[in-house]
Amino acid sequence: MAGVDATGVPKLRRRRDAFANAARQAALAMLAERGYANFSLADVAVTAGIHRASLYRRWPTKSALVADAIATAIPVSPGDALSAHGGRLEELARALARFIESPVGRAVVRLLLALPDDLELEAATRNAWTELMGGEPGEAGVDPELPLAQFTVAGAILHRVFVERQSVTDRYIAALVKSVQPYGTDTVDISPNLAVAPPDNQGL
Amino acid sequence: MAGVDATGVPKLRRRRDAFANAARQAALAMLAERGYANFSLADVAVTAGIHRASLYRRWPTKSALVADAIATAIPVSPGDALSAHGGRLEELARALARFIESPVGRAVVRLLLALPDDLELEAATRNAWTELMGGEPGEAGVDPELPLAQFTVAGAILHRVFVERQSVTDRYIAALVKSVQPYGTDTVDISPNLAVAPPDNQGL
DNA sequence: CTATAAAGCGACATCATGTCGCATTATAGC
DNA sequence: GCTATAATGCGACATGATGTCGCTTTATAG
Repeated sequence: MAGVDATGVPKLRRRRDAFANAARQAALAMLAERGYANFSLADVAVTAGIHRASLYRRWPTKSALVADAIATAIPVSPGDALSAHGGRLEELARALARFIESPVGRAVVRLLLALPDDLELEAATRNAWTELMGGEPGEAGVDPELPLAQFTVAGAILHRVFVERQSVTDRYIAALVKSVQPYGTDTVDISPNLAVAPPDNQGL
Repeated sequence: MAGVDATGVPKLRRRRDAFANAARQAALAMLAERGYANFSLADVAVTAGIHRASLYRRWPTKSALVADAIATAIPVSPGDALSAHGGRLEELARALARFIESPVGRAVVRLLLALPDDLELEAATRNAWTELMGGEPGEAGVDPELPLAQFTVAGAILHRVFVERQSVTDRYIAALVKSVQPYGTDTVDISPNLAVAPPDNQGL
């Protein structure tokens, strides 16, 4: 049958996918390296070997492309996500430290920081982060049942890297985990009574 | 003596100060409300009743104006800074929660998030944050001797507000503090052996 | 071999950053 | 008061980013 290649995937779709993936990959790499504010769609177009207007034909805004790129890249493999830790904070901390050194991890984290500045990034960014932290990806916001300690450790590590600008050493992780939860893995339930979704996030 | 008003301050300087303060105040308010990326110097000029070119005459870039505005606004009063807590984490957490609700606090925190995207903001932002957290303001980076627990609490609260987008309730603070340091106020010393200043921050 | 979907191409409008030269006003010194 | 000067107002300009449009070219479908 014509129009279908060896793998059974229609050629037209393969062409579209190659185009889109080139753009997503370029956007993700630049996001990781420079941060959301410091690259332009013109840069992405050049790197991906794509005309700039064609980018806009596929994604209406820069935010949309980046959000799509993150969403596509995130469910890497269920096992290598951060949720693979067995409730042990130290493993989560180590996985997180490794993750934010990886290309995709850098991108996610840069996006996380740019989040409050660009409302169009909300859904994709928080879904990705929540999924990585072990929550359900489909929800509107962050799962309020996620243990306090996980987010505390994540917040501390992010502060360490981006505000203090110190590296996440083994010593740091050990002390952090010891400081956060000396009792074991049981956590204090916090916020099941609080609404989660941001006020106006309907039509995106 | 001519050119000096009742307070002994030269009129010329008073004029200059009024001009600069109007700009700083407008910039700070917009930073707090919209975030660093979402306001323009044209906006600041209009709000402050100042011509845009005059802004550039005083500050070379947007970053410079914002950095100056933060630096000017931060040492509010030595006592009302966050360092006023007596080593008790819960007081720090409460003070921080209040602070990030205040106009200046919102501005500082927005800047903190924009920090990795704009290198020119580095010095001013981190000095302000360090000072607020109880360190020495004059240093190049964050004081490595600052207790781990303080930054952990700060990171957790920031994550709570900007990533989880949940409010910092009394219940949350109580659980957080309990989770972070059930033993008391003694902390684990972490990173006196690590260099602090970012690699290339010379000529700013 | 032709119809069509997708992408290339270049022009355009709009807005933000940053610069420049000149006019105007407020202060300083006499 | 009068004049030199510093500070600001004012409008034009250059550059680069976002986002849009209409037309052309190429690749796939049938």
